[in-house]
Amino acid sequence: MIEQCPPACGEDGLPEPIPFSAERIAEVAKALAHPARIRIVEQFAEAKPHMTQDIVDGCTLAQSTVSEHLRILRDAGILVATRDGPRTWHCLRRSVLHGFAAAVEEMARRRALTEAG
Amino acid sequence: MIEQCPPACGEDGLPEPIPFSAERIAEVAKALAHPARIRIVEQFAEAKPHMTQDIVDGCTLAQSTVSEHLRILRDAGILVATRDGPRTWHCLRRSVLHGFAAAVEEMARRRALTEAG
DNA sequence: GGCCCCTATCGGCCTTCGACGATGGACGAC
DNA sequence: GTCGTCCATCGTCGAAGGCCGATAGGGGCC
Repeated sequence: MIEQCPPACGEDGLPEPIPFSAERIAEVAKALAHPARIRIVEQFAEAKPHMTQDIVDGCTLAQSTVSEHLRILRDAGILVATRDGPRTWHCLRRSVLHGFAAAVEEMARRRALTEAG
Repeated sequence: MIEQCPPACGEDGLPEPIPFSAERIAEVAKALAHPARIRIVEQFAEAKPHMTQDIVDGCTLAQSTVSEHLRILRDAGILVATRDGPRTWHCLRRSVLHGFAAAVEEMARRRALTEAG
């Protein structure tokens, strides 16, 4: 059981979040478009550190499949991976989910504004 | 050019929004996982009524393709269609996008809480 | 060096997606 | 009834997604 904390799990020093164009919204949505990936993201609700094996243990899928899901989340910028010797720490970029939620919210709200005005 | 308003475009009388399980989040995300569908949803920012032809005109895609995108959005509960003679009015279910955004927001926030506590 | 652990990637298989043109059905206009 | 309009559905095709077992490579440990 690993008890130590993952190194450098903040969002400092990461590239700026990508602005939410239609393409970008679709890209993040696509990464979230699978129940297994939602559950993986939900695993980050627990405060413990997250290495690949922890996440594999939390799924009923093969290690290679989980690794693929993690790659998809990483490519979308939702997760960030940090190598630490033989291990890989995975960190959730809350700001990306936050921005995505805000972009969806705006799509929902814009109509209300035009209806009100 | 059609100027009249679509009939019954509110959300009254529709079935209750589906609770946001992992499967449901993934389902809505999947429906949003294409730039063309994001642009279609964004078209609902304009206050004018939305029949299929209006939406087709706003895209560079074939009518059959747009119809398919509309079906996907409808199946996910994001749009509701109302037949009015030969026309079909499409209405955005803001509450679904709202609930989806809130579910994503919660996934992002939960971690912050456990980090703080 | 030799071994083992952790994880990413490859290859293969099947399913699903996304695009289009074509078809067909519902309905209004005449 | 006949035409034209609007729109959903079908058939087809190539591309992409999702799953797995097998493989490979990076890095500790002895």
